Amino acid sequence: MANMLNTREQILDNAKALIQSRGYNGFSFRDIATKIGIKSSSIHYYYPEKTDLVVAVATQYRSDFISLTEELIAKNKKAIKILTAYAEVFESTLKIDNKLCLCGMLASEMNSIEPELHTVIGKFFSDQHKILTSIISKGQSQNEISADINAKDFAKTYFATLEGAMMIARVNKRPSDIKLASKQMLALICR
Amino acid sequence: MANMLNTREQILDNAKALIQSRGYNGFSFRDIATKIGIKSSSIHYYYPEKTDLVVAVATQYRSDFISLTEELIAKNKKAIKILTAYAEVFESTLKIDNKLCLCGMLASEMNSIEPELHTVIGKFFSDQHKILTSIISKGQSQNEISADINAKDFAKTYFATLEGAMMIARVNKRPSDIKLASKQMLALICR
DNA sequence: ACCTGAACACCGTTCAAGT
DNA sequence: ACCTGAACACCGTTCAAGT
Repeated sequence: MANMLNTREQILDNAKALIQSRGYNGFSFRDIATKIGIKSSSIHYYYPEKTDLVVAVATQYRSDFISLTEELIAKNKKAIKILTAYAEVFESTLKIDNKLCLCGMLASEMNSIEPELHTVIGKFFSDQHKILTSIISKGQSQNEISADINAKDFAKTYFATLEGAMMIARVNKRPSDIKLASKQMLALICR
Repeated sequence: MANMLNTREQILDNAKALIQSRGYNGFSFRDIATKIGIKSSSIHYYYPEKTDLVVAVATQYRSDFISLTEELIAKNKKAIKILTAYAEVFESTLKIDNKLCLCGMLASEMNSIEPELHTVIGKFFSDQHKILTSIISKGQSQNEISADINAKDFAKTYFATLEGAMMIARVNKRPSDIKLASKQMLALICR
């Protein structure tokens, strides 16, 4: 049994993959339609406009990413371990699928997409910022991470580094540069 | 005298602005044509394909950025000052024009643009990596920056941070977050 | 409930035709 | 040397029409 997904799920899955690979303006309804064997006009039955489809994808991505971080936190005790595993998620995405972070991709295209989408992207960044801040704070209270740094500020910068490193590593065909960037950032704050 | 630019230069200027704002797949020949008062088919006389136009823009951007860094180095003595001014260039681009780094933008769209363009983008990143590495090395030899860090590695990470911070700061409408990211990175390596 | 084809204004690209 | 209009296959979107 190869495919238990209904049409709506197939549309979402293919859209997600295409956005992470090529971006909002880099894929067409035909790409998806051809892939799942319907006509491009049929997609409008599920999602009237392209924006609606991408909002649905980004919303799903947002909550999936929260679940993912919760798993990482549950699996690892030490903050540095969690953050390292977090960076490895980005690295795998690039290495295995040659894809970027969905919200990073959409953020780059901000000026050519609907405001409705900006909101979801902003919430994704805010989610991740909050989660990373709490991981780092915990690392500080456990004497793993230097008390000198500001957890909130560092979380923001660490995340920006991963997003930037991902984009550049793809051009340079060096997914492992993401790991290196993470290692270096973490080495600077270890005590 | 408002406009001394010839048609070719007007095409390049408008293309540059549009790419930094909306990306390769986010602008059309019509956008440019309308702006400068010609027909979109006329642009093909100067640049047969969209790729040719964008290669020309990116090549120009690459050399302009080298000149710009040379000026920063000439104007400032201390490495930290140079790096801070470097980050301010990114911040101004976002703050004043709401634009991203041209090559950062194109790097995000890598999977939907021609390999010919990948080359130029790769060279831009390589240029900047080399320049940043030498600035940091000089800072180390002048006892301004910790000798413990690897200049080459840190240069790569610092640049990735700026690119990522720029993209996220645009969504959050906080251009000054770029300065904060830079400050934080530099604070970590100061001695 | 779900899908389709035809129509529309918009894309990049080509090219014969104009000045 | 430089520009244009018309044509083409491709976009997103709408909608009347099918099952």
